[in-house]
Amino acid sequence: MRTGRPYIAVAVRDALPEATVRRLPLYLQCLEGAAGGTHLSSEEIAARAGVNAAKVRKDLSFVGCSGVRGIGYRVADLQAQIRRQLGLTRDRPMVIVGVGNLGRALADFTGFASQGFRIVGLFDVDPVTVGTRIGGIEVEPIEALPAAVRERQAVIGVITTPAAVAQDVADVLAGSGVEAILNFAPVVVRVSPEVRVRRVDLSNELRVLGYHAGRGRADTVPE
Amino acid sequence: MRTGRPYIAVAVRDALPEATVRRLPLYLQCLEGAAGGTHLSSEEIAARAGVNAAKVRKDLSFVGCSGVRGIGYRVADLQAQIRRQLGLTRDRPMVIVGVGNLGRALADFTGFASQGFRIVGLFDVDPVTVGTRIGGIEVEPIEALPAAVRERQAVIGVITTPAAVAQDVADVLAGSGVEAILNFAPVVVRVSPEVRVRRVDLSNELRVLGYHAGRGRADTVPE
DNA sequence: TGGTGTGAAAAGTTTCACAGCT
DNA sequence: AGCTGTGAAACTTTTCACACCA
Repeated sequence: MRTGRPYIAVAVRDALPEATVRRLPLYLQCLEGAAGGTHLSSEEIAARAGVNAAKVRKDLSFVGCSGVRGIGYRVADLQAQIRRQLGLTRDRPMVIVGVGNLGRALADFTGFASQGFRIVGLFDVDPVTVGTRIGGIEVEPIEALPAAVRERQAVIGVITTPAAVAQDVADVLAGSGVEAILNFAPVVVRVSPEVRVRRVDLSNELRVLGYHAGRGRADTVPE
Repeated sequence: MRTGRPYIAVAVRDALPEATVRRLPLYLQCLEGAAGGTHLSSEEIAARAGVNAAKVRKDLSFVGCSGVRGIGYRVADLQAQIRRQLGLTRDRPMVIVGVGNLGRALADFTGFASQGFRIVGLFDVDPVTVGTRIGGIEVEPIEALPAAVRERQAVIGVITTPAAVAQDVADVLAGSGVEAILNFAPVVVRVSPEVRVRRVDLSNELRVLGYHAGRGRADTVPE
């Protein structure tokens, strides 16, 4: 429970702790990959997810858990519950801006559709790319973006452009009414605060890893 | 300083807090993108990075800071200091396994070389892909992986394969002596504990974002 | 004056340990 | 007998506030 505060009675509908939200998709993945029985213990889920069992139990207690003492959690119920909490049962029209390799990787990824993330538009500036089809969707010119977001009611915009144009794209997305932006460009974009922005920087991940790897061997490097 | 403990005199060589390590690459990016003066205040850095200024100061104090009261931090010193702390001054041979769209996106990204991450091998199972060149590097068959890791002394392995084979690839990488693995496959891989593993799941990021978007935006906006 | 460096407080997260249900 | 659900403790991270210095 949140420390310091005296316990909040109606916790289930309350916002989930951020750390829990970040782990829920992971659990979902582990449950999907789990063949076999109808039930799994927190211990088993923890092993698959690579985390501590107490953490799993606490996280699941937040989502309005369906665990049975002595038995474990019913997989089907748990999946449904997590999906509902994450809002994966809703339809979320989404556009991807920037059809380079990364944009393609995302567009090709078919797992989204089943999670409610429906790609309703792919956009690029490159005339050669425009008109081609990726995963059955035709790439449109960037000029078509604002109208498309509005008409197709896109709620999520994904930026996979070079850093130089990411802010402009973010402005257009925000101005056209998306609720959230997933930004893969290596730059911080600023938009009005009612639009959620999440930044994922692949090269930063590598740098963080490099730091840890560094302290495994060859530690003493001249300053 | 780390709470609870009574202050450690020779702090600089000690490990940095994990949260700080995750932000350092971000600061570095913001500094690189910063034209203009030779000095920046914590307030200015914070604004660019989208975080709180006190956090910036504390983070920078961990890396052995070079701030001048009343003036700010000398950009050049700061960059050098962060680079050194993150180990970006070292050469880190790296292999990428799985040359799909995501693998290509990473291989094409030229920013790595300047940070010490030198791609020394690209590997794939697909005979059509093998032999092609990406960013000047020829794709090799997966069978060549173990010998290549050993001979070229790769310390980092990047997995951009489908989930089904990620564990096998991780086993080969770990067995061939890499220090760290960056795993983009949507599955948790288990290797011996001396090998660092970092998982990045693009679709999970989207799901987390979806949760926030769903609740019509809340109060906690990133400063 | 303006901005760092940092104790101390607050908030958030993880882990432990065990009562209690099935 | 086994496993959940959860208080409470330990730890980490963030934020505040202000002494102190160029």
